[in-house]
Amino acid sequence: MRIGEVAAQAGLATSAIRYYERLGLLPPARRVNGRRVYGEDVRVRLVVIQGAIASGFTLKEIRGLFAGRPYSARLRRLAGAKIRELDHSIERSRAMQGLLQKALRCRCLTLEECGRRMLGGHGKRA
Amino acid sequence: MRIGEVAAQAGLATSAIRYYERLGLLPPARRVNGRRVYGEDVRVRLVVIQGAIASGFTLKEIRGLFAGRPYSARLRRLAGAKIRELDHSIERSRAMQGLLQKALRCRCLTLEECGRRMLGGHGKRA
DNA sequence: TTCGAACTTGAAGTGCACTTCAAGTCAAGC
DNA sequence: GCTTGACTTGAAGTGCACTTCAAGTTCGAA
Repeated sequence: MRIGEVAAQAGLATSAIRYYERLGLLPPARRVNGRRVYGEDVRVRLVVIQGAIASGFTLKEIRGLFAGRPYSARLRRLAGAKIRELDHSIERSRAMQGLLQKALRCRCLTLEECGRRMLGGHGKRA
Repeated sequence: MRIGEVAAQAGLATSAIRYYERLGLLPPARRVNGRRVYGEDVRVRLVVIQGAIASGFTLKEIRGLFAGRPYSARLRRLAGAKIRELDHSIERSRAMQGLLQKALRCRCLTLEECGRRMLGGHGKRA
């Protein structure tokens, strides 16, 4: 496979593939006449990368996941940390949904009014 | 209140306050001898802004929330859309937690192996 | 063999959310 | 009066995740 095909399959731009290679997320591709040629492995790798990105890993972190031999220990540590991070972010998202739903239910004419209520009635209630 | 006090109360840098003003998230502050001077309103406004940021609104979107007179209709529409967006992002975070937990539970030696499994057994199962 | 699409490179550009910097102003305490 | 520290400005810098560009090469089909 050449870069265009790989990119298309992964739903990425070719520039992104090259970028990942430059960052060390992908191993340097084999070249044929200067062009990158890929085996099936890259598909798996990209799935992993995209999963990791969607998990909230930064590209640097993801490179870390692949770097060094013993993936396991490092992976476990990072995965654990990221799971907790995701818990936080989910919690925050929920809180914010609550906030927005409150905003939807209330009949505030301005966001300020909403904000004032959300601050908790330290002023003129109702 | 001057900018330093406002910033401290909001847990922001003064540069961020000025930045918000420049973007139109905050109304231009009243000046006394060239310095910004704020009333209590700004606290509420910043709480709203920070809530919106935490809700996943971009600063541009937030400016949109404040722009134009009839906040209500616009706010309702945006809030509804954002709630759905948050649903998506929560779902994705959950999926990724599942993925990571699978990675934690599995005894893959490499991420690639995990990835291959996650792709769904199109190859040598087990 | 000639054309255009797909590729190559390194460098620069993009958008977001800010921060940092340089140079100068202002207020308060000593 | 002078210093110190908090402030002012506009411009430039930062980090992330890419994309776009310019200039050149290669492939495959007509």
